[in-house]
Amino acid sequence: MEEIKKEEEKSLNFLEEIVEEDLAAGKYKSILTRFPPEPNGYLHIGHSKSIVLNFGLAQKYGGKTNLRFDDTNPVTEDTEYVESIKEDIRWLGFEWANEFYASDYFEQLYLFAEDLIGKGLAYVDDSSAEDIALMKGTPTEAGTASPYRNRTVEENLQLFRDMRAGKYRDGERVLRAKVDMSAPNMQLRDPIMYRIKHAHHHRTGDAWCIYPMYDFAHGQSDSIEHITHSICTLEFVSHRPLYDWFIEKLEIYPSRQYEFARLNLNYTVMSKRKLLQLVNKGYVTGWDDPRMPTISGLRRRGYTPESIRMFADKIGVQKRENLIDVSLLEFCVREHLNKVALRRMVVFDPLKVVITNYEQEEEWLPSEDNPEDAATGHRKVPFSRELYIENEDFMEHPPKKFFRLSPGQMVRLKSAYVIKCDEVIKDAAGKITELRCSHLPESKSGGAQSNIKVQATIHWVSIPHAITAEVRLYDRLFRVDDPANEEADFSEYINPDSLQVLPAAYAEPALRDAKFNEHYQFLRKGYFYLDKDSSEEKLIFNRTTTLRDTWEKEKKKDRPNQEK
RNA sequence: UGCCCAAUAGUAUAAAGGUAGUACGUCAGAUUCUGGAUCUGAGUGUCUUGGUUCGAAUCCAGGUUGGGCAACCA
Repeated sequence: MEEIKKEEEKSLNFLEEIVEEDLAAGKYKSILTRFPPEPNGYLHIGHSKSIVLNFGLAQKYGGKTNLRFDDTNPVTEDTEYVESIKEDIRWLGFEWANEFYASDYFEQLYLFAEDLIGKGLAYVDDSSAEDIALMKGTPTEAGTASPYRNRTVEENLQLFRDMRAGKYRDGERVLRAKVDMSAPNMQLRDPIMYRIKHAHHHRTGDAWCIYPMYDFAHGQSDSIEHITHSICTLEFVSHRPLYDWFIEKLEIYPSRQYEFARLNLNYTVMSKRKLLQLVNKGYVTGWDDPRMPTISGLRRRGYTPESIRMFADKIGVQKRENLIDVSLLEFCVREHLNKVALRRMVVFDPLKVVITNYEQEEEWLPSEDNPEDAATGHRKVPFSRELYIENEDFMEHPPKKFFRLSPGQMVRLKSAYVIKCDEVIKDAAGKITELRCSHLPESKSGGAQSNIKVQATIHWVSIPHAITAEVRLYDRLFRVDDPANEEADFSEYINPDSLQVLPAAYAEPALRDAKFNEHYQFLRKGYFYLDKDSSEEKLIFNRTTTLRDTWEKEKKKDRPNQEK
């Protein structure tokens, strides 16, 4: 028993291992992580990996997580983003211990800087940005010292205070750390700590005209909060020696940085810059366009927090570059929605069926809301003499493996009767306009003799009772696997058919009461979610994802044969 | 002739010197009042060359490949 249990235990990822070792060694009483977004854009599915990691790690080991906005660059940041970020994190199901801002620490950071100046470890540089870049050297050549590198402590202090006092224009001077201009790691070649920006900050307003750089804000903020494990993405690996250098020289709480590989998903892009371009250039309708990989886009499309957390859990955490198949994300959302979505019938592309031997006016037949969940009940679906079925559910000349309706053949109408196709009506052009069918009264669902064997069950809608709804079908936003790594600009690879709008699908009347807290499965069609563009007069549904469709695959296999 | 990180099925992710496993995807079958779900089965993998060892995905060395680093961005 003990052994079996062990085998079932999920193995730890490398960060969990580090945390367990630290805890076992008594290095910390409890852990404190942080999620540090810059409020300059909306959160995307990649961030959810980091959110689940940071909050999940703390949850698992009885620690806490701070939310800290990394707002050190006033020109790109905005409170609009702060609000959306908070909403998205909460929606994903996490709550932070503290809400902090790097800008809360501006005064402390400033004092840290003066401390380093006093220790002779920072200096004010009057060089232009170009000159600084030039003197930085290249990866293979050492940098050269700035002519201002050896100013006295007093002079540096005065100059830095003058910078703060607003005596200089943007770009006129910077404060630099005095590390090592010939370090093989370029991050260590006297990195800039402060720059002058006479810009309005979303929180501190005009109180400051100098702002710390990431490297002189992030690690210090971690330290101030006593973050134990500061988890970031791989591109910061080369910053870690600097992260540690500042902490060591400042003699402050030693937070430690660990890096993992960011999430990449195929058939989409993940950088904020590229997502912003999609929005600004009108390729999508906004940050919450259901085709966007943003949290808000996925939410609008009908993804659930559970499905995204499951996804984050399944992809794991490692240090190698990855490109994850969207089919895994789709699997996760189907897995969850299958258990919670209410079943409804909607016909997208109607074909009229008349039940010639049906004499009643109407019947309201019970149909299960969710066969996966016994706790859910049934709703009543109206049946009448004239129905719509899906055009593709009928073929006049069916191939061998076609199980649905064709002349002389029978199918079951879900939760209703078995019908037989007796006659195909066509217009002058030869187009099929209507099917004449007869029903088997004794085959009524739930009846004593209802277990007649037919090859297929299809969905349908009663014409006199049907309501209409707009349906928006989404496909991948890009035609290629990895648009960011193609030769041409990523916008060249946008899928022109990523959105297909059906202005008027025919739905059973129960959908009139569709709500935002419910997810729906349109039988045999996919999972759908009410869109925010809906109004009293007009229902609009987004397709979250299709159902798995083995018939679609079968058709593709047959296609070459049919061409012969 | 720089520094750093990484490399296991198609995609991810385990195996901490001792039988290469899991998930998604793919394929086949069973079942089904959703061609869904469910169930069963199949196939595919340790970047390379040496070394250490009774034994290497794992340790060592060289190579190869991919990624990051030269923003007053984060």
